[in-house]
Amino acid sequence: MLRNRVKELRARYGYTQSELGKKVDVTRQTIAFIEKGEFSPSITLALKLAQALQVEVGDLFWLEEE
Amino acid sequence: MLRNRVKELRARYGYTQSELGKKVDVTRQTIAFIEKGEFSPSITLALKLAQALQVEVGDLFWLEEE
DNA sequence: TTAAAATGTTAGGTTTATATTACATAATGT
DNA sequence: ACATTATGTAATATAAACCTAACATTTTAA
Repeated sequence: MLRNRVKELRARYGYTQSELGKKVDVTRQTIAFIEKGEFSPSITLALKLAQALQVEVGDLFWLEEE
Repeated sequence: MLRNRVKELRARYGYTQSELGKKVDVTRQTIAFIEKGEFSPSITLALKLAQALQVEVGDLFWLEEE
């Protein structure tokens, strides 16, 4: 199962979903879906998010058992 | 632009495209497409590939200018 | 306390990842 | 040389990512 820390890190930077979406070229709905864990974004988007949130991709998204 | 080292690392381990595909649950064609850089896989698949090739996901896929 | 901004969520549409099947060529082993 | 295995590549199909638009609710700020 795919897990992520997008919501937590976005909050840490005080970004809104719209702001973060703008930084990585997706809509705020896409950010919302990712935060809810509703789908697995492309590695391209994951890399952009990691860059925007200043963390390694592997620390932003990871696979868990179950 | 998205770049990756899948082909290089797969060769290092002596895996065929089919073998690697089996390890990460995709077909050999999907591996071939990724090696050719024809599309951006999901972060889930990217994480599985990184695990199979024993490298950090950020060292397997990265964004370059242009 | 009211307006604005942010978030939750849903529906329908487009694009892209991935599967399946297939055939051709290249490489490997006997 | 022949058979097998690996790779390149293409067509069509399906599933999933992502978009646009919309409306409701929650949070923030004046």
